[in-house]
Amino acid sequence: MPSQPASMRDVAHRAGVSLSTVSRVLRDAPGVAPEVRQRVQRAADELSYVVSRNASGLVTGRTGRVSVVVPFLRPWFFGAALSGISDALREADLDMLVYQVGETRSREGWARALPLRRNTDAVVTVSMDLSEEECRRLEDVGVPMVLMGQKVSGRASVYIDDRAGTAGATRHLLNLGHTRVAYIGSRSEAWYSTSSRHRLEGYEAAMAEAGLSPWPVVKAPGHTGGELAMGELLSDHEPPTAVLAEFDDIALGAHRTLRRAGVRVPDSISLMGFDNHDAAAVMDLTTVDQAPYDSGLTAGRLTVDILNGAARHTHVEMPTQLILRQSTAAPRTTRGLFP
Amino acid sequence: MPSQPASMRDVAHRAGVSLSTVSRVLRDAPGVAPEVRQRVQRAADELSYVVSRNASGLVTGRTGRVSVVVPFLRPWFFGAALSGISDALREADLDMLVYQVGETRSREGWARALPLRRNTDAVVTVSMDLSEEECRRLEDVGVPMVLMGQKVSGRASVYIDDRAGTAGATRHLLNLGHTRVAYIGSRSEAWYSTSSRHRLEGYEAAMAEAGLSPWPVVKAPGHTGGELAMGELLSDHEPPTAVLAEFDDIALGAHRTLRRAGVRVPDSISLMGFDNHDAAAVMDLTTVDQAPYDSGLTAGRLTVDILNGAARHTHVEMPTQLILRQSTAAPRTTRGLFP
DNA sequence: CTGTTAGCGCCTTCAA
DNA sequence: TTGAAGGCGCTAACAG
Repeated sequence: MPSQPASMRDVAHRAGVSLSTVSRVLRDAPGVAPEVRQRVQRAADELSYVVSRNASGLVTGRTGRVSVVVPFLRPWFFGAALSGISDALREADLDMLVYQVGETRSREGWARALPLRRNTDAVVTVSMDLSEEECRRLEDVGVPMVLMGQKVSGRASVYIDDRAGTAGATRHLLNLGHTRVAYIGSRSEAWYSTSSRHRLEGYEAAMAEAGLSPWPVVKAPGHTGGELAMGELLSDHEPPTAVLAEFDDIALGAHRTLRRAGVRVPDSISLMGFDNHDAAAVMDLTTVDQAPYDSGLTAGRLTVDILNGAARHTHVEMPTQLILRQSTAAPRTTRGLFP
Repeated sequence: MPSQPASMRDVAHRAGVSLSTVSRVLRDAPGVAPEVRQRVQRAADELSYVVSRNASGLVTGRTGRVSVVVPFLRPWFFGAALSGISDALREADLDMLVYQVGETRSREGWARALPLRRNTDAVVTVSMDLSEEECRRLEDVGVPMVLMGQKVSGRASVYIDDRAGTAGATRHLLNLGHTRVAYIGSRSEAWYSTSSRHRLEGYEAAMAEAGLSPWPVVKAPGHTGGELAMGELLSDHEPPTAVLAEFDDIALGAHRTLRRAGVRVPDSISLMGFDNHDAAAVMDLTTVDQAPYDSGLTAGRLTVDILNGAARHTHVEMPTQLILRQSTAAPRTTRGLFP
């Protein structure tokens, strides 16, 4: 193995052709004799030669790289989304740069701090819940932009209908015969606020449609919020018979409180989440699947299409799917939490 | 906003200086009058100018990018690991490229298929369980390499002591007074095989040390394996009083079977996992924490040090930590699964 | 079908 | 302390 990686010149030398011929072969450009093509290919292989995207990008203006911007990397959702995006980009031979902006987001001008300009062909944001202002600033970097997990008119977006999702979930509980259906939502400083709002609205709409008054409890996000909220609900003078959580993590926290309190699910209380988190299956939690991998795949492919000039400002609404498990059932007719 | 992003020439023009001066300022190189430095800085800001890593890398030979190679992106573990790596690289102003090799791994020469050579300054592999052969091939790309989740002599590695982890976990169960302690392990085709083996060995060693014979059950990975294995254990003529699972996902599957069978945890059977998965907290599962975020951070910083010539071939063993929760307790003295 | 030429945007000599 | 010239590895026009 050479200490200095082979360059195109080395390949040209070894194959006995000129630089441009090598370039043509490696780019699958037409106009090279099959026999020569083979010879060059072999020379490149023997030298383990790989084109420097740095250098080619300098000429073509394309970097062969797409930047994905996420608020956080740890939550389950982002792993699945990235996985889909990665697969889509790989199909088009594009590399994926990942930026976790997390806390830095509050700082003014975070979008500028990222070395995006001239260093990336496109930007995909995942659940960034961007404001118009932020959108504009990101757009200033001058590369196409695809928003996943957010719908913004005039900008390519891949998203789910949160309202329809929670409305469907609520109707599922209503159809089972529940009338006292509570909702546990979350309020965080900056993230997911739009999605949070929409989910609550979907629940409220479905309740209103059934002529019932909504019963929302809003706590901090995460399972701790769920635990607290469920504690509050259990101490009501007439607890709900069904509870819908804004997302699975909250539902799982609520489930923990129920377990500790000795309240049986679904016998005494039906519990439902949203997201289809990995753990939801193990916990037999009824939930709404939103297939983040598929959304990622779609967002990635949309990005590729846009780069190829085949699409623009497309909006794609991804379907959600009710996953029925053991945590929801018809309400018992008798009163009280304990059978 | 200009349709063509500003180049160094534009900045030079606006500041009324030459290209090299701008370059010096932007690289914090010495030898520029403070007053000029300010003027250039301002001009750059006004034009939202960002240095093209493509172009600078062409000259310096450094790309400002580190590639992270993972088998999969979806499992919880990788999100946490990437998060740590990302934070560490960000500190050093390095970008993070992520490659999910997944299925393509079986294909010969997957390492070569990645456009690493000349396109990245270093490679970090996460839980890739690389063979010597694969290590060598990766090394051929000629950039430094850091292995996370794997210990290989002569190569920079960040890892945990899986053997010590499960040995400690087993001793915890033993110390509670259990003597019939089973182990649920997994066998998959390609991944994590070393870690799997070590975890089993740690369990076996602790059992041997206590003069007890090991009781391993090996199934497919994931919660399904746990469900099946626990079913098998429950149908033994004398079921175990404690079960250790190779990882939390398996433990959660086992827990599901127990719940369905009406066997109480920890009253009738103590259950323990490994990893400290998000869901483990909600499920009150006693487990072993391996802090993948910290490992990622360490691996990332090690990479930076190596790039700065400050480290080489370092081995870092990350600590594991027993997390006591409600799923383990002393065995009941009475016989039988149901109290 | 193949080779030659002129840059892409930047950094690094070197000279002023 | 500053500027001018050359070239990093590659592609895109051209010419042969």
